[in-house]
Amino acid sequence: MSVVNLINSCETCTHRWKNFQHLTKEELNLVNENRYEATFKPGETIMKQGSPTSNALFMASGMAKTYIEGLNGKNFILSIALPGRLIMGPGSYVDSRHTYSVAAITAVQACFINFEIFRQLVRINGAFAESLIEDISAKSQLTLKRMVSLSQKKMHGRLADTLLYFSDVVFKNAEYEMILSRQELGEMTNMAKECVVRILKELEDSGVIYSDSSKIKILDREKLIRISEKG
Amino acid sequence: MSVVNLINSCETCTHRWKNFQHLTKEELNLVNENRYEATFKPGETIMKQGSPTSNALFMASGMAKTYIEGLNGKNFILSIALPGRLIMGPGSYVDSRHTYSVAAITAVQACFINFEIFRQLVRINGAFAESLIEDISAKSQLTLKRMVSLSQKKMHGRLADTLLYFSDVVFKNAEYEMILSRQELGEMTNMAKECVVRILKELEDSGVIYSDSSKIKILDREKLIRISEKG
DNA sequence: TCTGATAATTGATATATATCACCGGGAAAC
DNA sequence: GTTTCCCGGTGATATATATCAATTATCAGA
Repeated sequence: MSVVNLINSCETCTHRWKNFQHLTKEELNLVNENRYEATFKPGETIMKQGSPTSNALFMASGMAKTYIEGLNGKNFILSIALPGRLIMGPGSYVDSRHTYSVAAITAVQACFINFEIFRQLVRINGAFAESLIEDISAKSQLTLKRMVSLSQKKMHGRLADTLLYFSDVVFKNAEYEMILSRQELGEMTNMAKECVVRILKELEDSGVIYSDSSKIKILDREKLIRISEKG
Repeated sequence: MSVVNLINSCETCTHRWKNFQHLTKEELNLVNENRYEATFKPGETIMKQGSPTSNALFMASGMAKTYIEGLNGKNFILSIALPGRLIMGPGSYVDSRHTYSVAAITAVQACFINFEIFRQLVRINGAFAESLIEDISAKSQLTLKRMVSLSQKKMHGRLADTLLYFSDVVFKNAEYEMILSRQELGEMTNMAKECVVRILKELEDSGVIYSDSSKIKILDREKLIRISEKG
């Protein structure tokens, strides 16, 4: 992890969190003066579950995984953290501890903003507060849907969901590099890694996807969606 | 459902949501003038998943279940709604649709507050906004933990969790009336109702609980906690 | 270029959990 | 008062999924 401010100011930053649009020039300045940047190499831990939440995290570039360290050291991957997004678990407003860990997958450039400043802005700027509530609510709604999907869908449906997530949300492309290992794909879909391998193969055999261990290409999107919905 | 205002005013209401303490007298008055009460009989639907979120709901008395209607008409019970709590899904701030349904289990007295008024108060009162964020965050954190538990624990652990939830959160007592049917317990723990029956019996045979179909008594709390943690 | 170490893959097997079929009882509906 | 339907309960069986064991690929150093 190296710490040098490469970004000149929040005002001109192209990766800025869109909710900052609700801040006044002075408020944005306050943010700018209370932030620091850091870069991380693949594999490095950016935030550690259980540690104090002294900062809100924003991704400027790269990709990371957010995950909960669960029972018997078994991880549960929540999402892929992407540039422009606020990465802040609910713990910030509950017990001042990170609810989940974040680890870099690719090289990551991140921006940490002092949480007390952030909290203060929420208190004094109603529109900003509302936009934060919208952001939190959207994540919360996704989590609820995910919980139901994980509970009610079988492996094929769960894996299809995740393949579509990468295509629609992460890469916005039908073809992409699978940046997670089979093990990690399992931690995201609640499957054993062997099952991930087998079902990927099934999907390839039936012509729904093309898969070359590190590359995924969705060939029959309609069918994949049907698999996802059927459970 | 019958609609008559029995509660005189928010100011003196004993079941008032604790976050309303952050409102000024005038703001609380605004709430009071934009609410209506309703009572529900057991089984009646209080909020329907997918319908527009024109109101925030508060329970004044009674108990209800909040649940998501998932795949193939299979329900997933999220929680037991209790007096004094805000019942508002993330959908209010995302797509203006209820994310989950709510149905009365016992007789329920509920208070509906105009959502536009609620939203306005969030915008103009920073402390109130912050307390709402804390409330939402606490629920969100519970959901994340629940998702991991459901994914990583086996049936015994999941059922133990739910029995402890009723004891610690809902009734605050080691002995209680099980207000959910076996079927519903299954919808809460992601188990088939037959498995709920079998494992309850196992727990009774091993002296951890006493169970008389409608009554539950936790006899060996330590052991139940161990079962919950072991998975 | 070798060489551990880690990841992907495969087949065989074990286990957890769901489903099916059925019974009896009680409460609600007609 | 009968009928219907849902709930609790039980045993047998089917199925999804995890685990185990072993083999091959991949890749970053030495």
